[in-house]
Amino acid sequence: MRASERAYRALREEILDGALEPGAALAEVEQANRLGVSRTPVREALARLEADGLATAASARVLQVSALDAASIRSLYELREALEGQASRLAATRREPERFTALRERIADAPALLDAGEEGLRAYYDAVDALDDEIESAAANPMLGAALRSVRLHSARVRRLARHHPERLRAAASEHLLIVDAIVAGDAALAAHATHVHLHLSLRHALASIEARHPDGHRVA
Amino acid sequence: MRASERAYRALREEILDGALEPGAALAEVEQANRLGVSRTPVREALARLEADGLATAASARVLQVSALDAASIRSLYELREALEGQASRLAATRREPERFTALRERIADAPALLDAGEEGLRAYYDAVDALDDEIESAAANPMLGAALRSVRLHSARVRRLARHHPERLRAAASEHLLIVDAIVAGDAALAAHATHVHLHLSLRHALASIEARHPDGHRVA
DNA sequence: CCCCGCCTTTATGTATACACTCCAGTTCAC
DNA sequence: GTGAACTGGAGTGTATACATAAAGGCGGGG
Repeated sequence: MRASERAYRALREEILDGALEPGAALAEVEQANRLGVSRTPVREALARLEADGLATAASARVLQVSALDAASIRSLYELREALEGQASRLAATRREPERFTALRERIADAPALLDAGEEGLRAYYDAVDALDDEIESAAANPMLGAALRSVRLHSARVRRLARHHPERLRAAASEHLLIVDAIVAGDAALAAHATHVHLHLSLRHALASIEARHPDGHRVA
Repeated sequence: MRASERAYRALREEILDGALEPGAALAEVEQANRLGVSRTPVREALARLEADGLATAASARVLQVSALDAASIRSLYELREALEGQASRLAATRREPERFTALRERIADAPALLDAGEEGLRAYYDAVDALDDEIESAAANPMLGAALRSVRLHSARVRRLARHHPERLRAAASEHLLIVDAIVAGDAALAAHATHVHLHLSLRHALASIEARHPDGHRVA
């Protein structure tokens, strides 16, 4: 694999994991030494991270890991509502219910996975992610797909802040099931509204989580 | 200004103008010679264009100017509906009507500009673009703003294909006026729906334009 | 006559050297 | 003592050289 690709994935993973905390400096030479490549591929990786919104130029010459505070999470969810709502709506419009039959069962069985420890949790998220992928694919819109993938990076980052709440995840599974059923039924309006409902509840949970972790809402930046 | 920034803007302008036609190859050395810089800044510029969706990797080692056919225009408008609809909705929700008072008059007067030749046409589009900027700013959502700016690049590209139809532009001004009024009135649903209507009519016109120009719908790729 | 394989060529991917700018620390003048 | 200017350093921005791999052409064989 290309060195720039490896550097990009390594840095991205560390940002999503929180190993590189919000506000951490991303200097070319430092990262090049740490990753064992030259500045050139690191430079390319940093440019991609900035385009993704995972890194932000604090000044003309210093790049930082982007903040992840309540305000940016709200912004993210407003954007997700627009994009994922449209994706669900389009997926319903395409009338290809057979794409979702296997996936529906997988989502229906997902709550049981929450009693299967760490591995089950991973399987739960795999099922949810598979649904996202299928909706994106069914929407059959490359530009929307690109926007969704970008947004999913940030969602993954929020997910790792708010993870591990079985009660919420059980409810989320029901919400996802309703979305799938609306798509299968070809009910575009319901698909969009169910997505809205899911995101609303998910946002509420995410904000409560970070509030619990950082009582002062401005400390996470 | 940095050489990479100049290279990016020059190439972007040529793609939007159509000087670089869809499918044209974007080779690093060729563009570096043409623009009078080394490969390094050109490389960075090409990476940004690819991230923007204005360039597409045809194979592992050849980058081309992205296609601009009926299918990609439809995709663009589905994405625009999601993003601009949400932006209008949020702008209405924020309840800052005073931001739009001057702009409303400007849009109301825009149709008269269509009788003022080339310069008037530019002024017309400046007014429309100013409205887009103000809605984006009023929506107060950095992530949505970034997505909107990306989409606006592609919209500009389509605009130059379908330009110069005074009748359509007069109608578009009325549609924009309705959007502004809905935002000023704080009517989020109407703002979103008026945006939907505007995009629907705009898409119909764009598709008719390229159909007239390329009777075979697949020739523009 | 066609197809497979090798070779050449040409492009990209990476490393490195150099130039330049911005920031900080220090020193001097007021 | 404070402020401003100068100087040093660290980091980015660009150019270039080298490594590498994919694509196309040519030749030989079937």
